[in-house]
Amino acid sequence: MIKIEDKVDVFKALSDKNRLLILDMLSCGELCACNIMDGLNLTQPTISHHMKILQQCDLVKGRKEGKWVFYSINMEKVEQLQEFIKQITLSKENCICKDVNNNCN
Amino acid sequence: MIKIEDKVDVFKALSDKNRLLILDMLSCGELCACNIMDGLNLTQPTISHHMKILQQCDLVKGRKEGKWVFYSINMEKVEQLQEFIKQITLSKENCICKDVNNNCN
DNA sequence: TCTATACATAGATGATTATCTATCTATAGA
DNA sequence: TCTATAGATAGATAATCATCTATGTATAGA
Repeated sequence: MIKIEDKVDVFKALSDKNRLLILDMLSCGELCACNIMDGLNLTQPTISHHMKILQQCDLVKGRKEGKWVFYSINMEKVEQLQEFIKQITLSKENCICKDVNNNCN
Repeated sequence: MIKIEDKVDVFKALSDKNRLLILDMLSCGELCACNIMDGLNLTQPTISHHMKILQQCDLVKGRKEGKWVFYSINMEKVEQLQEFIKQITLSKENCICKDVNNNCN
């Protein structure tokens, strides 16, 4: 059962250039926040804020190890997103449009 | 050549529950704004605003016919989006992470 | 136990956004 | 030509957001 609010949160997480760059960085493997900070021209609290948003919608996982937190992409969530985009854009039986009056007057 | 700002705009367009519902409605075929208004509990100017955002990022096409504008999903843009999500999340040669220091200290 | 480092939290600020009401433009039909 | 309808635009407002500085917490090493 799809909760559309959850999908909105995922798209919101992706609606920021810096967060897209962070995902790109993580695509080759896990990185800690300090590595991400090196690649982006942002302060440490701003990076922390972005990582929180990416984690809250489950697109990114965090693994604490000593002082560091290692971040990685949650590919399962990415695949769910791709599936959702397909579902919402391709024609199907149970879509909202069925309840909508299709005749202009 | 991918412009990341354009992708941000597409994700922003998808970051709203009502716009996701509009896409769902359009998935079975084109509809005019008044049909969309019937399906959502929003005023006409608000629908107009959402349609503008969906059109500006090219996710939706508009076709004027007399008094009406018929809207439909631009599937080419949807496929480009799917491709971009793959590109940004899957490991590849030329990603930003290559320029990032990967050793914590 | 002290210090340095990695990261999170709190609070402030300026920008953006979703929505509304009011109004305008364009078109179809009487 | 008048009227009704479809949709766009303008302007206002309350909410959300990205970013910053300041500060707090936890951990590693001397």
